[in-house]
Amino acid sequence: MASIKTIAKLAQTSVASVSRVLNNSGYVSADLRAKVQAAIAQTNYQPSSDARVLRGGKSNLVGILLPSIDVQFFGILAHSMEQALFDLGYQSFICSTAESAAHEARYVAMFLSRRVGGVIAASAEAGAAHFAPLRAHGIPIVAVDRDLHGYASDAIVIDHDLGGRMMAQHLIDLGHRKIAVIGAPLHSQSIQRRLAGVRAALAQSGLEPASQQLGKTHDFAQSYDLSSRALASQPTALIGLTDIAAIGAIHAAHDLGLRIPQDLSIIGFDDIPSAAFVLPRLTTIAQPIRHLGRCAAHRLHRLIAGDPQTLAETLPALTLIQRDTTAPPKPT
Amino acid sequence: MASIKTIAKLAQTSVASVSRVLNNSGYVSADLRAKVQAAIAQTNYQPSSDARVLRGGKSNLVGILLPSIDVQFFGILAHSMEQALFDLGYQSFICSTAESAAHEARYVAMFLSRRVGGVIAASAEAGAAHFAPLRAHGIPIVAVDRDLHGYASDAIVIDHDLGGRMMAQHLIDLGHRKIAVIGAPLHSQSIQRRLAGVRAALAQSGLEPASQQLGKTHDFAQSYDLSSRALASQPTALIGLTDIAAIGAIHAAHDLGLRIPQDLSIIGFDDIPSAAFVLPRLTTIAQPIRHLGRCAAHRLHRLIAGDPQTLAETLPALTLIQRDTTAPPKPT
DNA sequence: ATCTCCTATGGTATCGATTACATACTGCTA
DNA sequence: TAGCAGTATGTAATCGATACCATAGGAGAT
Repeated sequence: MASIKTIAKLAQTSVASVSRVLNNSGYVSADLRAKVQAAIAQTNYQPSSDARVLRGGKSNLVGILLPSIDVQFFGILAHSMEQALFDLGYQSFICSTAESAAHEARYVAMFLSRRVGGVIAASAEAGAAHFAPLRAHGIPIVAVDRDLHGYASDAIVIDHDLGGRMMAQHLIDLGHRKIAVIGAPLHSQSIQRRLAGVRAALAQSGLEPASQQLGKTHDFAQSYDLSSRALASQPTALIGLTDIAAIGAIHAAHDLGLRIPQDLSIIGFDDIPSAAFVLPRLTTIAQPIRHLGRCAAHRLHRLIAGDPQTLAETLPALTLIQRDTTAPPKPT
Repeated sequence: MASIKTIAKLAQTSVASVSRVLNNSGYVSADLRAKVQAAIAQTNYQPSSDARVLRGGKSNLVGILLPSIDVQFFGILAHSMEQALFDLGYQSFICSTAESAAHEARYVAMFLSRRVGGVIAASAEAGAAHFAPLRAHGIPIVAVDRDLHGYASDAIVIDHDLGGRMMAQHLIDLGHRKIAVIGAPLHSQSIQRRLAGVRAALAQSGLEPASQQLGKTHDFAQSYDLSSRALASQPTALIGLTDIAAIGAIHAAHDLGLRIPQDLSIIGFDDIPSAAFVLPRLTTIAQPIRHLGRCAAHRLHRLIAGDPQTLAETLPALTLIQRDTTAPPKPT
């Protein structure tokens, strides 16, 4: 691999001059500059960022930690963060922890050894203790979708409680009284908050969930099972704490011969693309995923730049996307 | 940030001894080792990989280039590659080119400057010329989902032609004669191959597509439009060259009052999760996405290790996933 | 003619880690 | 007791790039 010395030799000059050309610093004659550039072009030379970082330059590297990018929600989140960070001049290290604490720890060690300038941790569920070393080194951490209890310099979290309230309220407004709730994963902070919101709104109208089924793993099969169980209580409406949960419910209801929304209303949360793919199209609360990602990226950028006044960018609001799975209950 | 010198000072020894402890090389007394380890633990020290790489160690870094990870297909692909690579001891740089040649070029330059050990390029559509510098430096490149015309050391590509044949054949076997085809993006190599396969199988039965609609952008809205146009020819079956295309078709057909599969059969390709989410559940040809990713990772690992005999791991076969959107045509 | 300033270029210390080499002490054998 | 092997530790060169400092020629001012 060509190094700055190779170029210096080729252009018959010193490494110092090559460096000057590279960084447009100091004095370089047009003549020399041309020769150096020719040598660079000829060898496809690219200065080693390892050497640069070592020398004391900024690494403009940031670590992105999330459970897995094969899930739409996180795929979209990661993508929006990566793009925003790229535009800000950073390079992102996207890492899937696969919900494993061991992976998470290994990745944090890697971030340290790669001297990242900052970290965005999305919805890390395994104890936040792994982040202590980062914190100790003064590396800024932005938490997304879930707070990190003091380890994060900042947290970009939507109001899950409000989200829960909105779901319940929509159904209540339509006239529903027998409302079931399902969701997963139950150990997730966001899910718990959303659930709390749902129950609060229900309570405000003097209601309780007709059935409440929470599962450990967040996937279609599990959601289907939870729904089947919830539907035994014969609710007129069902709240899926995530879109996946709601989609599972649609299938379960369908297989039970229920018509949606005539016999059963269903509402979800997130507004992932699949929500618009199912038939009937899912009514849901849209979470501004991409905006969330951009927000986190910019926040981290500020923190890295050392800008202290964390002037909170306003998070865009949650919005109800009314599609085809909710309607007033049948008159009895 | 603590460096090896910091540790040496803390443990009252020399950097050489610290390095010996770090790498378990040479002689170190139990006593010294303990002191050094204490110092390391106390400071949360992590050796700088920049310095290590600079000194001549392996970077065990690989670049992963793909169009975007917010699309399920690529999200899953990226995830499986990252996990496999992680297990093999590599760290992955996942980069979304957003289909932009400029981005792609910038990322390739970055790979060079970060001294990656290898690159996996998934379905890069913009001219392969950007890869020349990598090639020139002897950095192995594995292409996934699309060949790279001589730039890649190896290509992991499924038999799209066969896939196309399988879709068409399934419908022909059911008795369909009026078959329409839709898909996007038309400039994609894989799509072209699949289409060729479809037409070949059709031709073998003396048929031609009842309608063929290809679009530029691959999304739901466009697929819906293409389908509406294709359905004007009143086919009894429709082939979506991707699942997204097929899902768009389901909606278009539904909005036209057609029942699926009674009035219209629909088949897709890929078997992304959403395919099982739609109602009716989509019949499709499953592409072994995760296996593809693992395959690419292992192949790259071999190439990096310098193993010349590219003993082709057999790619798992495509399989027809028969669900609820295909059936024999109505007797006329 | 001498001094100063600007331009142009090269030499070299430095960053953090590894490693070859040098040094030094212990204990054992011949 | 000289000598050698084995153990333990330190010194310094090196990787690639940057930046400070030194050197030196030429232009303009006094």
